Amino acid sequence: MFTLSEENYLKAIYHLELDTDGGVSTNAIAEKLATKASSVTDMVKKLSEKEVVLYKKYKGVTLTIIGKTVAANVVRKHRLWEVFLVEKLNFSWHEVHEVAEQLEHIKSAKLINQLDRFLGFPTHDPHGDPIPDKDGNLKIVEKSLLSTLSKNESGICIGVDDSSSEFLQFLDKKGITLGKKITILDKEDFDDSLSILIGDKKLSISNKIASNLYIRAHTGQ
Amino acid sequence: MFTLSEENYLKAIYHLELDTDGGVSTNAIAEKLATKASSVTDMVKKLSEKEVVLYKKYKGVTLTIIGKTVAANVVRKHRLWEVFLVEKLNFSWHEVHEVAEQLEHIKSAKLINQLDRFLGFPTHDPHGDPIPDKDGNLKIVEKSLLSTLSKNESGICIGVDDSSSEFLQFLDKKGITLGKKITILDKEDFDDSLSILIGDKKLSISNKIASNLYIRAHTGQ
DNA sequence: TATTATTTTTAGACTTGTCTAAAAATTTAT
DNA sequence: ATAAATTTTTAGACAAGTCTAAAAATAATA
Repeated sequence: MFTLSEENYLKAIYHLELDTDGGVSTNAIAEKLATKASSVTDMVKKLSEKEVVLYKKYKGVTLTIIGKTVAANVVRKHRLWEVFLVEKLNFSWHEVHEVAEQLEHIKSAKLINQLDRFLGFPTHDPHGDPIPDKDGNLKIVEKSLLSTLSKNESGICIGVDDSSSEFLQFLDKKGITLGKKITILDKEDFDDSLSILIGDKKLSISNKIASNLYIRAHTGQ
Repeated sequence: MFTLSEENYLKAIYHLELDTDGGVSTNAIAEKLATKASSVTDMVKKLSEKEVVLYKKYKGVTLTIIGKTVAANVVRKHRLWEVFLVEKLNFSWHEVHEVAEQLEHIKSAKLINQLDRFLGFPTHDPHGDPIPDKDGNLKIVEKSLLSTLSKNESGICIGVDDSSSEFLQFLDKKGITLGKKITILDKEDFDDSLSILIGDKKLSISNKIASNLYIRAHTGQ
C-alpha cells in the first residue's frame, strides 16, 4: 500500500513523464508538488526501494511498470470522481479539482468499480482528459490545439490544456463547452487572434486561449 | 481545521459521551481507537488547547459546543456516505463502514450539501442511525429493543445496536431488514428466545439477537 | 485507613514527511 | 577546458502522532 504522499509523488511523476523524454528531474517534481528538491530526493529514494520508480542519483526518475499502474489508478480515481461531481452533484468543471484531489486517495476497489458503473463507464473527465481503465491504459484520441487550425477548418472542442479555475470560468462565460463545434472564420496575422464560430455565435479569441483548447478534427462540413 | 487524527478522536469522544455520564476516560478512548492511553493523553491536551474538549488531568474529557459540532459533522458525513454507498453503489449494509471511515474526512461543504440533496435528504443511515443535520442536531426517535417487547406486541424494525459485519450478514440471511414489521408470537422463559413473525415468515431468534435490534412501537393493529 | 490494584500521565524515543543550509555533482558559458 | 551557474544530494533539525517504560494519581480492598 502507498501513503497519500507517495501517491501524490507517483501521480506527479506520471504526469511529468508524459511531456518529458528521459527521466523526470528532481526540480520538476518539486515544483509540481510545491515542495523542496531535498524532500523530493528523500521520497524518491523511498519509492525506489519500493520498486515503483527507477532512480539514479543526479539522473532523474522514471516509473516502473508497477509505479505507472499505481499512478494511473490514482488518476483514474481522480477523473471518475470529477465526473461524479459534475454529473451527479452539479459541480461546475472549475470546482472539481480540489475535491477530487482528496477523493482520489480513498482506498476501495469495490467503490471505484461501482462508481465507474454508476457513471456509465465514462471515458473522459469534465475537462476532456481520458480516464485510464483498470489496468492503467488510456485511449489516446487524436487531437490538435485550436491554434493550429487554418481558416475555414473546423472541429469539435474535446478538451483543455490549461485546466485552471480561471480559464475554465472564462470558457463558461464565453459559452465554450466540450462537445461544441468550432469553425475558424478568420485568423489575424497581427496578434494571431482568431475569429471563430461556435454554435451560432461569432467570437473573437486570443491566441493564448486558442493554444489551450483541444479540437478533434472534423473532416468535411 | 482539524487533522484526520483529531477528527477521529473527536468522533470517538462524541460516541462515548452518548453512553457515559461525566467525562470520558482516557482508557475508553484508547480502546475505541485501538491506541495507547499515553497517546490519548497527548492528543487530548492538544484538543484542549484548540478548545474542542474540556480536560482536567485524571478527570476525563468532555466535548465543548464547538467540539460537539465538529464531531457531529464527521458523523453526518460518515452516515451520508453510507447511504450513498448502499443506495447508489449497491453496497450491502455490512460493507459500508470501512469506506465511510475514509470518506468522512473529505473536506468540502459543497460536496456534503450536494450529496445530501442528491440522496433526498435522508434522515437515517443504512443501520437506522440518525444523520445529524448541518448544525449537528439529531432527531431522536422513540425506540425499544426487540427483547423488551411482550408477547403479541409488534413494531417496525428501525435499527441495530451492534452493527458489526457479522451481525448484519446474519440479519441478511434471516431476511430481517429495516422497515419490516415484527410481531412477537411467543417468548421462551427458558432462554429468553423469541418466536417472531416478520413479513409472512415465522422465525425463532435468540435473546442476543433480540437485544441488538431496535423497534419503533407499532400501536394498534 | 493502609495497602494494593488500576488508571493516567510523564519522559524519552521512533517514524514519516518536511525543511534549511551547505556540500557535491552536473551543466553551461566563457 | 576551466570557471561560473545550476541542479541535486547530504546532513541535521523539526512537527505530528505514536509507542514503551516508569512515575504519579486515583480507586478499590482488606
